[in-house]
Amino acid sequence: MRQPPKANGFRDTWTGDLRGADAGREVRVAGWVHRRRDHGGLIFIDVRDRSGIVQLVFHPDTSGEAFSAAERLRSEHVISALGTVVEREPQNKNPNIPTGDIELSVTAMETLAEAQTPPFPVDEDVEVDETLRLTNRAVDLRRDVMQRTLELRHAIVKTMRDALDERDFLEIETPILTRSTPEGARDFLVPSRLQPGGWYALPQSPQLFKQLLMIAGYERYFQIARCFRDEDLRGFRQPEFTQLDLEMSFVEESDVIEVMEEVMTKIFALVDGFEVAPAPWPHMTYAESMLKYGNDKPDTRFGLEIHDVGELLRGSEFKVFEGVLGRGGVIRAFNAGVREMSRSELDGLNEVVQRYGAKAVAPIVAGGEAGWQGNLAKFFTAEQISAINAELEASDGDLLLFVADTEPTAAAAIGALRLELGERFGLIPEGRHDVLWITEPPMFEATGDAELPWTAIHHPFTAPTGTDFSDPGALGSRGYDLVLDGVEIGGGSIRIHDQAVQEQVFAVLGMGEEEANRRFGFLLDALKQGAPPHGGIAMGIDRIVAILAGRDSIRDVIAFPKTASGGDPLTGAPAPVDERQLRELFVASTAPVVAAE
RNA sequence: GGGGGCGUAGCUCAGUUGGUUAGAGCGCCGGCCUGUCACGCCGGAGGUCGCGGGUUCGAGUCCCGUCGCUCCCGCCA
Repeated sequence: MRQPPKANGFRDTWTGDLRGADAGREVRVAGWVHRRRDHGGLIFIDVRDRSGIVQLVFHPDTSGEAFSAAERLRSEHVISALGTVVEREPQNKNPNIPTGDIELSVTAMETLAEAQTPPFPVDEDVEVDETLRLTNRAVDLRRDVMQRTLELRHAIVKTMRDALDERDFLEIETPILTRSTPEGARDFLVPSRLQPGGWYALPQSPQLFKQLLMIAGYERYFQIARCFRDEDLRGFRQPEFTQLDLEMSFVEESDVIEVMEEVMTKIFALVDGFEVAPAPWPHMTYAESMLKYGNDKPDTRFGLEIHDVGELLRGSEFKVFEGVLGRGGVIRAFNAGVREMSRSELDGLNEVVQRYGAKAVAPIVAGGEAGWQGNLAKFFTAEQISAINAELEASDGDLLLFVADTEPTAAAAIGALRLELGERFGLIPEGRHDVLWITEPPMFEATGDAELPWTAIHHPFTAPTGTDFSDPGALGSRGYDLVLDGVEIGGGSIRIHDQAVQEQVFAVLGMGEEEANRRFGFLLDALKQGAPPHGGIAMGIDRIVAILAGRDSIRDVIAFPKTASGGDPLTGAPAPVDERQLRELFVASTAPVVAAE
């Protein structure tokens, strides 16, 4: 429960906390004029602060002075009002607001600030253009939905801090100005004035620093860490974002997972009606997720699991499938159930898979004499048809969707197709939330590039599951991701604490000893100085808040976010700087701007 | 870097096959109103149709370019 504000000349109570029990009290409130209802001889003003709304009544008989001042009030003016809390007549009570049993009969009122007509209503009713909201963020953030969202964000972060404090974690800050380690995402760069020609980078994560803290013996570290990545934006991706970053020593996967389940369970409990299965949460291997869901963040709230059906169909007369299989590709399929879809709607599904580079979807309706309806059936043997129907558990009338392509393309395309069907036919049950761990991702992924054939799936500090580096593609890693409702909300791993293994990993990534030392020498050196086994995780706070608040974009859970093009309409950033500022930075640099390409 | 969508009054939107003076609701301004709570009634103001160019007798509408926003692919260790 909120404490009342310290009484002063402006107010002695929040507007939203007054109740029937307060009737008879003389109180002072302050806030913004939410709405004005001027009846000529009687004026109602809804005044709003962060706590909510209360109705003020101005009678000419109670105070002529306050009444005439109220006549001049407009939306969003800032006022302080003194009055008596009065219980409303039964027929005048408003059950729609918490303060609806009472009203404040005003005896004195002061206008603290006038306000221009707001650029958009401070209401929930209309969806306002986002650029307009961002350029007028002070007004936008007054809206109830934004205030409730940022309150939730605060509660989530506080819950994280409290829960980890109870578990003996230390909150330790790491640098924002650090060294560029061009591996993974593009860095934001900051030129140094004191060392012309030198550059800082903003951290993509505190990864290396937290590992040093483990080597230093802090055992359990966490941080609410701002991270920066200079990549293209999405609804769930911002150039700067906030993570709960933590690391633990002398632990295995299950230790980190258990701590995170405890913290996240407390966070889910903050939202009424947000129910997930009790921990421990299910684990699914990366391989299973890629096969059944086509990505590494499966939305398990609905079925339509994908099956690999290439072997069942090998040797058919269908040239498209045979061609793909002949080139080493795969055929993936799922049973979409009975769906009323027109020919053009089915054709429209092609667009979904084509975004991922697949050619087309082959739709087949089960049933009929041949086992499949339509003209594709004639290309397949009766055995093949019945094998597929058995594999996909097809009943008459079920729509079976097939995608054939190279393995990664087919997986991604049919995974997207599955999500499209799930959304289009409303297959996700209302109020259902699924959380699970994705485990055992591969250590490396082939790039197809001859110079640098391998890239790290997670990051190069993740511990491999084996010691045989002869076939990097076969190595697993000790990573784990937490997935909520088809969104990756966190990821971590057990780290390499053996310097020799770390060097082997760098070698696979094409980094020679010299380069590895130049870039990560400080880590390799520290690993020689007594590194405990350690591991950790980073949780995406913006995403967690967005899902718990039911928002589609993390821009709605960040007070001052950037647009999709990385700009801030509020401040106009990024913006040009003075010539003088640039000269100071580049005074000793031979080329302030090096021509690219 | 590539693809899709959007841009008309302060806000949310409509605007037919290219055709008179570009409309609605809300908001705003003025008037009336003593129990409203999305108050009500009456009246009024308010538009470079994102910007630039083109086609046409005529462009909000068609074409080209451009800017902004947004979603998706790539990218995001």
